[in-house]
Amino acid sequence: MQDHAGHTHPHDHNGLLTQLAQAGYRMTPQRAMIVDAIENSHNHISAEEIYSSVVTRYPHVNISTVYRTLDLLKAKGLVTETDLGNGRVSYHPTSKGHHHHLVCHECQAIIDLEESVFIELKSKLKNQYGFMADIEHLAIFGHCSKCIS
Amino acid sequence: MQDHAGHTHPHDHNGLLTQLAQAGYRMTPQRAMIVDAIENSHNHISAEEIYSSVVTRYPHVNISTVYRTLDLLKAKGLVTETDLGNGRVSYHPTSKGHHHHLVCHECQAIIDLEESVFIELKSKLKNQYGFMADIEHLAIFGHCSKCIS
DNA sequence: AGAATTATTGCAACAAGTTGCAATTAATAA
DNA sequence: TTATTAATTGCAACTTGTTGCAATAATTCT
Ligand SMILES: [Mn+2]
Ligand SMILES: [Mn+2]
Ligand SMILES: [Zn+2]
Ligand SMILES: [Zn+2]
Repeated sequence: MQDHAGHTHPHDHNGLLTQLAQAGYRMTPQRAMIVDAIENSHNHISAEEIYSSVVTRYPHVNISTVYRTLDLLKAKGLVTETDLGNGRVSYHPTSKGHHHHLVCHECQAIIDLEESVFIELKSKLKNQYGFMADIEHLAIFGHCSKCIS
Repeated sequence: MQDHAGHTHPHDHNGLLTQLAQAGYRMTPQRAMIVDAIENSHNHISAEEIYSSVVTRYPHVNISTVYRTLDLLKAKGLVTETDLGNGRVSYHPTSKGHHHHLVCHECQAIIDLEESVFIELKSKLKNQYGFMADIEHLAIFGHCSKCIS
């Protein structure tokens, strides 16, 4: 589980499991598979989707373990959460970069936003209210250009 | 239930129930009491709190009626919803004016924000993405000035 | 390797909110 | 005033997510 002689493999970005282990948490097959599902998902992934992916290889797993692992990863800042308004909360590895989303109420389109869009708002809140806004992975709802016309 | 000769009483701001009735919805004792609880609340109010208030006078009422009435009032734009992160969604009559909130993750303080704070962001989203953001009663989480120092 | 320690898990019960459906009842017509 | 009709309600079952607790198992110690 540890790199030999301190060198890293190509494409080794220190996986979530390794980072948990380095932070003193135990390495369990459940966690390995949950983290694997998150890392191998190219889009947003929900707790149910993670569970579905894990349960095929490990039928004994319980969905509360998925939620608890997500809580842990969130607390360690290794994944970010966002509610895209579809009834299930979505997750991302933080390593995939900070960004946000616009969600169309009419056609359910999801538009990606650069983090920079909120810099102005954040500094306004800091200057006017002394408030450090914790805007990490936000979804803003409304109507997209297609649905307005 | 209807104003005589078109004149309105002093302090009559056309209550939520009247507005529902004018929109063709039926006037039921449940709705009257639910709407009453919302209008007589000086702060944010949750579905459970509305239910608690109604059930003392009308023990037969079911909480799903509260949720359905809230859905109706939301759809008609008569109340706005916001998730202040305390496990229960909060409601306001729209007539109390548009505003937003900053919520401190450390001390749970809730700071009120003028609507104008988001004008800049909204026009940016409209100009750059053609997106009409539907920001009505938003809660932004983070750390307040007291907790930062 | 085997025992001790304690983090982690599965389970079951719970909380907030939603939904299909049959019974009720407000509004309307007769 | 009574009958008609369709909106509304209560109820029960369900969904997503959370939590206390006893059993399990990863890690550490001997
Ligand atoms: Mn995202
Ligand atoms: Mn408010
Ligand atoms: Zn759209
Ligand atoms: Zn604070």
